[in-house]
Amino acid sequence: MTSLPLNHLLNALPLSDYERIKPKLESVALNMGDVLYESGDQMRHAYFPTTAIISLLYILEDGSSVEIAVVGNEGMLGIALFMGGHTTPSRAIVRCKGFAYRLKADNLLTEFQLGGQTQNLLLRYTQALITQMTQTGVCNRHHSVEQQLCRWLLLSLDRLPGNSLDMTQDLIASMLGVRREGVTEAAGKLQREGLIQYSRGHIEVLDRHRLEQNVCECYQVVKTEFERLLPFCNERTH
Amino acid sequence: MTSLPLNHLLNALPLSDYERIKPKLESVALNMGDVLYESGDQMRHAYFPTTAIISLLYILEDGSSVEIAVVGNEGMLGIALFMGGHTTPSRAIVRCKGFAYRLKADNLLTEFQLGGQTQNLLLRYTQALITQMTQTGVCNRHHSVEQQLCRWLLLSLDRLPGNSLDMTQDLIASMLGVRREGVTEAAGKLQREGLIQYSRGHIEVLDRHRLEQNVCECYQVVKTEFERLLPFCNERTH
DNA sequence: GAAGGTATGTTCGTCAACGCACACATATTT
DNA sequence: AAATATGTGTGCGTTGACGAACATACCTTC
Repeated sequence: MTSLPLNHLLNALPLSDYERIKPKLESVALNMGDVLYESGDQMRHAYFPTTAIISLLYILEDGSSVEIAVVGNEGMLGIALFMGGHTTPSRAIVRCKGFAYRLKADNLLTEFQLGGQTQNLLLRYTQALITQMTQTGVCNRHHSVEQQLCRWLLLSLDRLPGNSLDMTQDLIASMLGVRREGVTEAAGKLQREGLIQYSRGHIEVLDRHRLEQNVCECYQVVKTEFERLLPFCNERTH
Repeated sequence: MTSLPLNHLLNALPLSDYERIKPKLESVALNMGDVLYESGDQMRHAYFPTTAIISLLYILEDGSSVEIAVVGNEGMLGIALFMGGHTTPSRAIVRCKGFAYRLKADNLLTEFQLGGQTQNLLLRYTQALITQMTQTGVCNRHHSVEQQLCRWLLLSLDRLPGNSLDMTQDLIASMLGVRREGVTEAAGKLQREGLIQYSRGHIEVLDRHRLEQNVCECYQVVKTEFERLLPFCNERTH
């Protein structure tokens, strides 16, 4: 039983559906900073990350940005395809390089419109994503930069194989929608307390357990909701 | 061509689908403060407001709250029914008394699973709602209480027949997730400038145009997305 | 018209996050 | 080795929102 390289959603598809989709999946390498969708763009593919992590960002008129959701091997990119909008007012950008499977828009749509378990799975994932989005919004209003950083780190870690990730404080700041100095301060505190180790764009999480004690409720709410809605997505079925 | 009393989503259904659903719709009077769903509750009905307005609130562990979306005659309550989760981690509460049609959960589900235009419509509405939710989150982080109040007033006005609404500053504060004093201050400023008139829980919007000039981009993003995804929802079809 | 409840207005000290400026450290290039 | 670029740490003064306390206005009820 291999653990990570596959995508949990693909994994959870009924075998018959998966076999039908499989030949249409195309493996693609995604590099840091690649833009998969621009705000308002017609989407041509859906992406199912395996090792890559993608951020959904909203870009404000003044140029600043906020991350509204993270997508890794637990999910997919391009829900607007089957939701009917074909686009969303957000940008999808690769924040951790790696691989993903992609599927042409009409292939995804065809599969979705068959109804059945696959449709059901995609919709349940969408609901989980909604929870992540709203909870991020709640967190924005009510929690400190430090708590948000903890949430961000944990959400990232859950979608990565190891205990480290590559990301400058500046980039994290632009995702949390806060100042770079704010992240420096918060990260410095976590570092002094021995939870993480930071060095020029490389973060090592030393004590995940204490990170979880530091985080606000938002992390757990999202995680619980993912587990409730997608309970089979941690098991390897094929 | 009557204008408001109906629900825009029901209105936009294909006639044949509407005729089938019609006998199953039950008109209900909703009063200020009624809780339609509690966080985590299994939903028994979907609601299609006509004159009522419902807030989706997330309640934090410390008891404070934030509005994550508004639902009026442009939409429906209970998307989790067809999304597959049957519940969400939020509370639905009536914030403006009025009427709504409601439909038993399994009736909605049956209709949804027929696929076709009705399913399509419900999904497009869901995507519009997602945009509202994420944009509210963005607004939380980046915009002032005054701007958020403007957004809130305009979103409410769009869902009401006249130019006034009944709501104390205290309640508005709990929805925006800010202090009551913050709302007093912002509302006071808008009042001095002649945009609104406030008196003990009754707000009269005097100059909607200038309110729109005062609001942040978030309002327009949501509105545009609703119009894009649900273009027929302002026309009376049956 | 007195009493009590409720909605709004105002003040004041505190604080987290902001914007800006700059120091310092580590890579990379020349 | 020097020069440059990039990432991180620090120290300001400023500000918008906070929490708490209190004042005022209005409405209801007796």
